[in-house]
This record gives sequence, C-alpha cells and structure tokens, in this order.
Amino acid sequence: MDKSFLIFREYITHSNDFSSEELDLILSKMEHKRVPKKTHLLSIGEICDFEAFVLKGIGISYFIHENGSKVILSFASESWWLSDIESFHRHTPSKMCIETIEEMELLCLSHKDKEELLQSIPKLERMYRLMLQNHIVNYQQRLLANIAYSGKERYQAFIEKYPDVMQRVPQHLIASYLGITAEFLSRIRADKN
Amino acid sequence: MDKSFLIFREYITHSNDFSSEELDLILSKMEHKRVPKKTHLLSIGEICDFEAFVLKGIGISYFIHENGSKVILSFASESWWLSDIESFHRHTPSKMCIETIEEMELLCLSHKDKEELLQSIPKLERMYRLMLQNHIVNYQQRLLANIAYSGKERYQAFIEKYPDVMQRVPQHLIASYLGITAEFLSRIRADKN
DNA sequence: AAAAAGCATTGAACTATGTCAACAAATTGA
DNA sequence: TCAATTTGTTGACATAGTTCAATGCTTTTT
Repeated sequence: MDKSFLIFREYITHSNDFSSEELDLILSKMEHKRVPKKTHLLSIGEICDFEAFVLKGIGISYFIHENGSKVILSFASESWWLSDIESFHRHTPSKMCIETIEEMELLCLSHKDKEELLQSIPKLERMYRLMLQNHIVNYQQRLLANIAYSGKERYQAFIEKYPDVMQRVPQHLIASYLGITAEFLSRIRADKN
Repeated sequence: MDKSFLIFREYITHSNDFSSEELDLILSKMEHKRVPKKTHLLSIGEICDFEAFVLKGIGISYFIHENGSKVILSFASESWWLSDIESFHRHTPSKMCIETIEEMELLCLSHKDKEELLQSIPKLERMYRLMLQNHIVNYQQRLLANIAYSGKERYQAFIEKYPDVMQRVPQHLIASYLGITAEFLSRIRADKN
C-alpha cells in the first residue's frame, strides 16, 4: 500500500475497528488523485460525485452570493473531507463550488462505490453517522459564533482553532469564512490588543 | 398502538422500510411523555439523555450568551427532533437549554435504548445517517443566510419556510433565531414593502 | 527582469443593526 | 376581574461593520 495512504488508515481506524481486509476493500474503492493548485473540482450546477479525503494540501468549498461575492463554507486540509453533501447524496445540481488552493492529494469515493462499501461493510454506516454528528456540532458552534460574537472575537477563536489554515490561505478567504469583509479583517489585525 | 403515534409511524416509514415487528420494537423503546408548556427539559451542565421526537406542540433549544441573551438554535414542532446532539452522544455536560413553549407530547429515546435499537436493527444506522445529512444541509444554508443576507431577507425566508412557527412562538424568539434583536425585527415588520 | 495579477492596508463616508428607555398591548394567573 | 408579567412597538442615538477608491506589496506569468 502506498505510504501516503497512512494518514487515511490512521484516520479511519482511530475510532473504529476495521479488519485489514475491510480496510483494503475500502482503499480499493478510493481513487488516488493529485490535483494542481487553483483547480476547480466542482462548479455550480454540476452534480458532485465525490467524497474526497484530503491526504495533502488544502481546498475550499464556497457559495457565490447574488452580488458576486464568495462565502467560504469550509476549508479542508489534511484529514478533512471535501464534498458537497447535498449534491452528492441527493444527486442534485450543486449550489456550491469546490476548488484547490494548494496542490492536493485526495482519496476520492464515488457515490456508487460508497453505496457498495456500505453494503459490504455495515459498520461503515456507523462511522459515517458519528462523523456527521461531529460535523453538526461544528456547524452549531459556528452559527452561534456568527450570531453572538463580534468579528474580532470570531477571528481570535479562528486562529486559536486553525492556526495552520491561517498560514496557508489568503486573508480575504478567511474574512469570508468569518462573515466579514477583507478590509475589516485587515483592520482587526492592525488593532493593537 | 396509541393513535397519537401515527405521526411517528408515518415519519419513520416515509423513506425507510421497516417491518411491523421492527417498528414495534422501536416504539417499545420510546417513552411517551406529556410535558406542560414553559418546562425545562434540559439545562446547561446537565447531560442530555433523550432524543425526543415531537408528536405535538413546539419547543426550543438555545444557548445563553455571556451577556445573558438567548440565542435560539432551533424550533422543534411536530415531526421534528429535540435533543442536544453533542451532549447526548458524547455524554458531556450540555452547553444549551431545551424547553417547551406549548404543551408537548414527545417520544423519548434514551442513549442506552438507542444503542440497543441500533444493535438489533442495523438499518436504523442508515436512517440516522441520512437524517443527519439533511440536518447538515440545513445548517449550511442557515449559516450562508446569516453571512450573506440581511435581517430582512432572512426574516422573509423564514416566514416562507416556517409559516406555522411564526404563528406559534413569540416574535423575540424568532428574532434571536434569525440573529437580530427583537426591536429590529419589529421595525422590519412595520416596514411597508 | 518586467509586466500583470492578486493580495493587504488605509482613509473617509456611509448604513444596517444595536442599545436603551418609555410605553402600549396582550396574555396569564390569582 | 384586576394585577402582574410577558410581548411588541417606537424614538433617539450609538456603533460595528461595509463600501469605495487609492496605494503599495507579493506572487505569478511571460
């Protein structure tokens, strides 16, 4: 097995116990892809047919507002997933875009292969369920932050929580993720204290 | 079987096929509770040991911000679930409150019983996974709305989407859900066009 | 190495929304 | 049925955050 898959093996066995055969079956379905930086993986209107586990690099998913501005939904770096859940699972045209920022290495699972895996390894359903629960808790907290905390507070929490992302993506994308303008983030940072 | 459980039977068989025996097993684990209005079901610091399906009535889950103000996370009326996912599944002290607004009728499932059900009816894992996926899509859209749309736009989308909730809960709670003040919501409503 | 493109910063003016305080209306409860 | 509480409205003022435009700094492309 490719050494670069180790991070995936660690991820998936972290809180689950799959046999060696099961793991191999899972990996056999995941397509290893290398994607240059600044590449579109999904555009609005397309149907998303991948759930991509990030082995290396960093990417974003985002909406485009009517006025043309981007709203970053998520950053995905090593050990995160990159997909449009809605489009992937309902087979509907995507409302968001996905693209790479750095060059990325991904393990991609198609909808059909995912269903097959879920058939052969029922335990996988549980893994996904638990993963989605954590996902929801994150969204709840982010929503709370956006409603109840100031831009400055959200920024400070962000650099605490994702110091690496801060280093790896342009500031204006972080501003968008935080729900403020690039200019305002710049002012927050210029602020002493 | 109690007639009032029909709404649950409909809900759960809507996009799944459980046998009659499976359904009975599920229902046997769910405790039917009647709760008066303005009753606390969960307070901050408590461990949430229920996932409650709403047969009747309406309730809320909310955070309390440092400054004392409530932030409504969700309204739950008929056919919705009411729980603190994080506390329920991690057995950690809750960071939110849950309370009834109207008198409610609930079907409550404890963590232990849920695990037992998942053991005996593996198909349930799948149902939960799909449910959580939809849940996430909702949070994504709500987050997007909070970042990219004005208070007025969010309010208009809300009454479109949840006209019944609008009738049944005090306005200031809706303002909080939308991430604006009660006063500002009042002004939005007073606005012609 | 120069040109082009993308990114970050800053100032000045502006606006959506918040705050506080008073009051009116509706609901609840004894 | 009246008092108490909760809910909704309105005004005056305050502010966090936006917008736009100019400028310089990096990074990428040629």
